[in-house]
Amino acid sequence: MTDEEPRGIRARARAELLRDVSRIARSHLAASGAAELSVRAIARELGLASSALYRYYPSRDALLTQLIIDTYDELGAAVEGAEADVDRSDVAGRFAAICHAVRDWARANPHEYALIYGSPVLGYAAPDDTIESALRVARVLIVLAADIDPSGPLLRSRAPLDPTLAEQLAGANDLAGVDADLDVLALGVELWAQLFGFVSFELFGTFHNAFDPADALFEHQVAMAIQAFGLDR
Amino acid sequence: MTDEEPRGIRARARAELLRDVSRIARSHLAASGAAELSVRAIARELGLASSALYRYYPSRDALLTQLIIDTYDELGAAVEGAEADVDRSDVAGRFAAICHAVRDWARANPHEYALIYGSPVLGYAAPDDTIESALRVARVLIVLAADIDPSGPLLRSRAPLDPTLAEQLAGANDLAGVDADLDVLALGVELWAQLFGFVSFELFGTFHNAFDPADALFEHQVAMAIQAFGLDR
DNA sequence: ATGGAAACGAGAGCACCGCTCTCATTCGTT
DNA sequence: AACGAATGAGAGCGGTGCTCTCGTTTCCAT
Repeated sequence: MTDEEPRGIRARARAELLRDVSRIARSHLAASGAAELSVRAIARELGLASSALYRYYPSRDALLTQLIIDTYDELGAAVEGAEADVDRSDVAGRFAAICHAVRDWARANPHEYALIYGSPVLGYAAPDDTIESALRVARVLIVLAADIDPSGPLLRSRAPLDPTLAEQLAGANDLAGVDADLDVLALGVELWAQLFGFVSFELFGTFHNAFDPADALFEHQVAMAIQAFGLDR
Repeated sequence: MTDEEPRGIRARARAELLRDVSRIARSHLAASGAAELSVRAIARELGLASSALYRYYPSRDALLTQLIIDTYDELGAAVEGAEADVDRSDVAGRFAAICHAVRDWARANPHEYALIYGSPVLGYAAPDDTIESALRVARVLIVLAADIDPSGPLLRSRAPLDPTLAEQLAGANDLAGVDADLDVLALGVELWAQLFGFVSFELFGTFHNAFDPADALFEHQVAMAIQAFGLDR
């Protein structure tokens, strides 16, 4: 399955160079943000002519796309790991762990966070290659939603779910191979948006001067979400 | 108060040119996004040398900052207008109007939305000049929070508010010159983040293929928020 | 009214960018 | 051994933000 040892010297060198480019690009990204990331600067640091890099990446956007995928995967791994460390029966704890993992990772990697959750830098519409990695966090949340008892004191809509929405939520279930209650799922999607809305506000400066240490507000928000799920008892 | 008629020919020309630059910049922004906005292109369209524009704006970032302020003001005006059209006693309707105004404006002006709520393109930390305009939407929400009855079936935290958070929320009250209940305010801030998290997810492609028409999900989210406020009866 | 100061626009130029093209070299395969 | 593919260097194109200089125009104060 794994092709750890490429056939020739050339293949090995190519793999190594791809890794080097990725590493340097990530360090530049972390240091200055996606807008400042320059193919020429990476080539300079590698001791190569800038044109040589175009043997490996067709364009700067393709390089950025690779970075986006790596970044989604890193956040996904962080969230999956944090959630897995919690006792399966502690559903509220698992949810809190996910929330804190997202926020902690984002605060530790602000430029990386901005790359994937800020305004799309590329043309528009994220390339399809990214969606699989982008779904990792969502998938963890959907699996968690399947473990929530829908008959509890859940904050649910009074009206029945809109059929279009129900269909879309069922698609989310399919995505994770579970069968979560659709009311739970709808609430979950909204709290998902809330989580990333909060982190974006905090990182992008919207909370500046108002909630400067936003820790207390975040704790409150997580507690309220757990309560909305009916998980607090 | 207003200096509609500047003293000399020069001042008038300057004011007009500033308006022209702003107009052209906005059209370029709407057409291609902030990253593609170029001082040289604006100068070209004005029939000026690019260096001439530096008599008016010290840098491209300063020009962008002006655009950001204008954009915050435009969104703020849209939200204020939509909210003002609703009967004062219909608090739920006012909240829904705010939510829809934000989403509708964002969908009509995606690049402008990305400019102010996407990753900060400039260095970091938004310039102080922008915060006043940025607060207009928040202020409408805070004023609305003051009209919500905290003794109703509000979704509130079981534990008393963290003192730091309470102080920050009191600061929000000061900002709008009202005295909203702090539990209402905390929930309001979180639903504020939820609103913009939703719109960002929708516009930036996170919902792609999952909630492609996100209308039903949005209606559901607004309904749930109204319910969390205890406004649904 | 007439200086001088300030504002202004044009143009050249610097250092950078993404990207393409050509050309020589090196490697892998037949 | 020979040929084709992969590779890297270098020059170059058109673009960017920004600076500096230089002549001109406007304004303001004497």
